[in-house]
Parts: sequence; C-alpha cells; structure tokens
Amino acid sequence: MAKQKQDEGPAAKLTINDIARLAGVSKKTVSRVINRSPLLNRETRDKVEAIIRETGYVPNPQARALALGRNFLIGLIYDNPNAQMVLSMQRGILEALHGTEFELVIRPVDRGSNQVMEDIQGFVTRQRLFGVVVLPPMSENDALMRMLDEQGCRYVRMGSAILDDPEHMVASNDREAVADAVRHLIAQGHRRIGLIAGPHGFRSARERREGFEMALAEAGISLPRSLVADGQYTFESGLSASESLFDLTPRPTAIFASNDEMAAGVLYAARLRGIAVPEQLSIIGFDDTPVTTRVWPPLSTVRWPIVAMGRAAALKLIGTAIGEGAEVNEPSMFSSTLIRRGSVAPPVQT
Amino acid sequence: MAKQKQDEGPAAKLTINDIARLAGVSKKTVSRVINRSPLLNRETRDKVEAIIRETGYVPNPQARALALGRNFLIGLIYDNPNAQMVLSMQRGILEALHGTEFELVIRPVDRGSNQVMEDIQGFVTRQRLFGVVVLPPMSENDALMRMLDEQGCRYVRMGSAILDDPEHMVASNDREAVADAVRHLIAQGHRRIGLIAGPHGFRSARERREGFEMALAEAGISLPRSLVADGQYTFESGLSASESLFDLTPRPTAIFASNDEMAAGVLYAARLRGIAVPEQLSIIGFDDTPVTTRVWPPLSTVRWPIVAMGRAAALKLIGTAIGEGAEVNEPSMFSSTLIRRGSVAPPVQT
DNA sequence: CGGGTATAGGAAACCGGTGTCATTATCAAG
DNA sequence: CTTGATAATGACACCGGTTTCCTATACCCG
Repeated sequence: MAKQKQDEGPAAKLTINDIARLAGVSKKTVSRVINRSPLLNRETRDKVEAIIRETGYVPNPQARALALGRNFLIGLIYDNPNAQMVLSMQRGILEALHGTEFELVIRPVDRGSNQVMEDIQGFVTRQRLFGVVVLPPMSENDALMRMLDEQGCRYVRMGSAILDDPEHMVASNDREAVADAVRHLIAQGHRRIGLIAGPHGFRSARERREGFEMALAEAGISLPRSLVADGQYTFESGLSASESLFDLTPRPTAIFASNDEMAAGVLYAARLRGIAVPEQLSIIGFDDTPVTTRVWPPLSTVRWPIVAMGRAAALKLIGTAIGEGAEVNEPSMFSSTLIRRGSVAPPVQT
Repeated sequence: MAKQKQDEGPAAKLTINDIARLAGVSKKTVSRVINRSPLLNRETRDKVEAIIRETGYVPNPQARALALGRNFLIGLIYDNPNAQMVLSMQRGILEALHGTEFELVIRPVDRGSNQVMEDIQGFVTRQRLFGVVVLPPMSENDALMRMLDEQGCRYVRMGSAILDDPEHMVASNDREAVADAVRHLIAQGHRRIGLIAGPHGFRSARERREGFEMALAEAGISLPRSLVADGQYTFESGLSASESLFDLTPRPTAIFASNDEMAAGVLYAARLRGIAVPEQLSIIGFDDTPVTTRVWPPLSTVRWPIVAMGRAAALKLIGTAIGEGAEVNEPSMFSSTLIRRGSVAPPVQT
C-alpha cells in the first residue's frame, strides 16, 4: 500500500508552480495575476488567466493567509436565547460576505460561565480572525471589547445602544420604537398599561423600558411600580410575569412585553385565565419573530431590520480591508417599526 | 516612520522560533511538545511547556494547516426553512467540536439556484475544509455527495433516510415515529385522518408519508386520495392545505401534519373556521419546535433528537482524524418519540 | 545612435509551522 | 572495552503562497 500523496483525489491539488510551469512564466507572475497587479503585460495576463480557468486552479487560502499574515474568517459571537434573531443575523452577515473570500465562523458562548473571556480570546487569537461581530447581550460587555482591541481583532457590536462609537457599532433605536408602540396603545384609549421588562443588565431591556416610560410620561400617565413586571426574555418568564399583572385590580387593559417570546407568554397566560385578546387585553411584543403570526390572534409587535443590520455590520468589518482608503459608509443606526396585527384593540369601557 | 512589524499589538505574535530560543531548544522540539510526541525527555517537555504557558504562545493555525495539508474547519451546509432545527444542529455540532481545534463555518445555500453545486464546490475546495455536515434536504442530493467525494472532502449527511452508508450518515427513524403518532390517533378512536404531506422529492416527506400509510394499513383503514394534501413545510402551506381537508364531507377528525410549521397552519386555519381543537379536530405535528408550546392548545408532536444527532455527526467527522485506528462508534440511527400535548382528543361521536 | 527610464519577470527569502533524516548521548550486551 | 541498539534532539527541506530585490528587455528621448 504505497502512500499516494499527490494524486489522492481525482482533483489533484494544483499549486501556483504548476500554473507557472504550464504558462511558461514565474510563480511571481502568476501571483501578480491573481492579485490583479496593474503592472502586467496584457498578453501575459490573458495567457495565465486562461490556464487558471482551464485547470480550475484555486490558490490555497492557508498559504495565502500565512504569507499575508491574516486570514479571511469573520467570527460571530453570541449568547442569545432568540434563535430567530441569531439566524437572521447570520443570514445578513453572509449576504454581505457573499462573493468575497470571507467565511463566517460561529461561536455561541455561555455568558454565565466565568471562562467566557478566555474562551473568546482563544477563539480570536488561535484563529487569527480578521474580525468579529458581537451580538447582544454580549455586545454590551465593554471588557470584551477592550480585550478584542488588545488582541488586535476588529469588531462590530450590534445592539440597541447609544452610538458612542459608530465605527464599531450597528444599533437600532429601540427606545423610540417602543415609545411609538406605547403611543399607539394610548391612542387606542389605554391608560393602565403593564410592562414586562427584560432582564436587568441588558441594555436593550433598559432602552425598551425607557421608551415605555417616555411614552407614558408624554401622555401624563403615571406608572405605578406594580404595573412593571420583570421578565427574562423567555416564554416562561413572560407567562409567569403576566400572572402578577393579571392579579392587579383593576387589571391592566394592555401589556407591552419587551420581546415576542414574552408576549407569547402573556397571550398564553391570558388564555389560561379566560381573558379575551384583544377584547379584554391588548398585547404588543418586540422582534417580529415568526411566532407572532402563528398564535391567535397574531401579535402586534415591533420589527427591527435584523438582516439589514447584520449586512451593515459585516460590511463595516470587511470594508476596512477592501478599500484601504475608502471610507466605509454603512449606516450605524437603524429604525424599527411597529407592525400592527390583531392583538390590539380599544379597551372595554369600565 | 519605521515599520514596526514585530511589536504591532500589545500581544506581539510569538512564533515557534521565539519559544525555541527562549527554551534553548530547536523549533522541532517545540513542535514535538505541541504535538505531544511521546519520544521526548520529560524535563525538556516540562521546560518547554512552562515557557509556552508563561508567554501565552499559541501556534499559528494557518501555518499548521499549510504544513499539515489540511485545516481544522468543519462546514455546515444547509438549505432549510426550519430555523430552530438549523440552530439546534449548530449547537449539537459545536458541542462536539468544543475543546478541539476545529471551528464551524456555516454555509446556507439556495437549493433553487442552479449554481448550488459550483457554490459548494468553491466553498469546500477554496477553504480546503476538513469535512462538512449536510442538513436535509440538501443531504438527499446524491450528486452533491459524489462531488464531495471527488473533492476529497469528508462528509456526514443528516436525514430521515435509509442507512445505506452508516459511516456517512446520521438518521432518524421518521417512518416508525410517524406510524406511532398515527397509531396514537387511531387508538383514540380516529378513523378519518388527514395527512398534510411534505414537498415532493424530500426523503423526509416520503418517509413520514409512508409511516402514516403504514399505521393506517395496519389498522385496516383505507386512505382515500382526498385525505392527503400537499404542503411545503411552511406555515402558509399548512394553512391552505388544511382548508381543502376542511371542505371534505365528512370532515377528518384528525390531521397529521408532516412538520410543526404546517401543524401550526392547521391550527390557525381551524381557528379561522371556528373548529375547536382538540374537541372537533386533533392535530399532530413533527419536529417539536418551540412554536408547539406557544400556541393554544399546545401541539402534540414528534420529537427527534436534533442536538444529539448534530453531535454525533460532528464526532463521526472528526473521529476519523483524532484516533486514526480508533473506530468511530457514534450511533447512526436515532429514535424519535411522540410528545403528547393538548391537541389530541377522542373524536366526537357522529 | 547612445543613455536613461519604465516595466516585465526571475531568484531567493520569508510567513510559521511539520516531516525526514542524521547526529549525538545513553545503555545493555558481548 | 568495544559494539550495537535505542532514545533524544537538531539540521534542513518543505507546505504554497507573497514580497523584496535585482536583472533584462523595450521604449523613449535628445
């Protein structure tokens, strides 16, 4: 059993030397063709390109990465319960990467673990990543960004946050969007509106809460502490949080849940209690995940342009590589919009 | 402006030469330490390891990949509407990859496009992937597997398929699981049971349909063509397909939908028609996605161990690398189970 | 027609590891 | 005390590209 190293597969691996030999030029010339060097004879270029096309030669990216000192891998770091969001984000990023030589390497992490930092550091340094996109809530971790800076790893953070650093941030205006949603409820006549907040420490949770409070304050509606329940962005937490709101007298006539999962929990809880939606209770969620259209009634919600934001994040990242001087002009702030479905109606008169 | 190559970032990149110099040994010896070569003096090893630990040296994977002729990237190829499934699969694979030097590169493709093959081929050859995991329905594409073979790219296909080739396949027994589900309906007294089938050409769709027919045949129940409606594995298709079933007289008292999305569509359609579930209509889905517990009533469904299957697939792939001689002993066949929730009840007597 | 200047292209070093083989040190056996 | 076997280590080529430096040729001008 002789080791057959060279002709392992039917697609014997071609090297730049083979191409050079076939074309009758030096490997340097082939390299110039590949990298589109402008100081090449037209004929020479055509000849080499023809051979490359015929043979189906593909430069070895490992060798390229080694020689160039950087590779073409973008990392996606996240720790997020929202599967739909993560997947949409992946899609957006991949759209931007399509046609480039970049690939996407994903890295879910466990925020709870106290090894997250080491884990991520090992990830970026070992793979010498070109850059990473960080999804919320990991993106709110400033220590992480410092570490990435130290490692010389580019990054873009996604989030519902202030634009302290537009170059490294793609954000949505959650606060204003939530305020809009709540204004909608108020316009329908609601005055006792409950909030199911997101987890403490999440910037998105704070932004959404502030938007909620802002709209109420504008309308001169006071917000007793009892109308605010804490949630964890999960269906179950929405379910249990809403029960404490239902126990209030008078009961709130509308509830804004800080994400769709919790909104679905509210709807489920209402069903268990025999509270009719939207007749006796209006509900608005946030994210516009598919679940909003699967339940009955379909949930009104706030949609943020996840795919577009993912695309923008990736373009920001690789833009710095492609056009050295070219300014990256991707927008950093995206607007969310209220999607009206069937879960909102005027309150019953009491 | 002198170029400062060496001390670019705070984490100046160490090379194997630096370690060798610091340890007073040759780079080859350092390499031996890294690769746990057994023919090393204990003292030498300890000394080098100490230095590696102190300095935080990490071998450059690009260089390793180049020298070794293969890199440590696993690709995930999919074209699937089921976000939850894809994400669970990612999770399973990553669990298996955790602690190894492998990373996961994802590649959603567009099955419709006639460039899929070129796209994937470019992906695996350019990146010289170690191997790929292919999700259904892409995994049913035999031409793709031939191409991967030609490219010398390892692969494992996931699916609900016959085990023609256990080494390259991780499968679930959809047929038997569906038969179980339908037997459950029959045991409850149902006789007119509708099927919403998956798209033509999907092996999973065929398997599930065969399971359905099998259970009916066992019970001696005939299946008129009108009780079978075609679906596309989407919510909307489930919605419209179920309407044709609802128009039948007599109406089916139970419906098996070939996945949860379509089952949710059936439930939604029933709500629109004022058909009470489960009193007037029983529903069973397939996949056990989160939506099944968000809707009311929660849907009975068939659960297949996605995460475990993803883990097994990844282990099969990298197992061949880690233990050369060691047989990979991951199971190739996984069992699905019926999850009973609230969408099934005995039929009303007519 | 000669000298200066682009410009194409080659030789060799390099990126940071790994493989092969030779060399040296150590030890048991004869 | 010599010899052969064995363990530990090092020298050097190599993986497949890129980059630097240099030379040879073509072209331009006075």
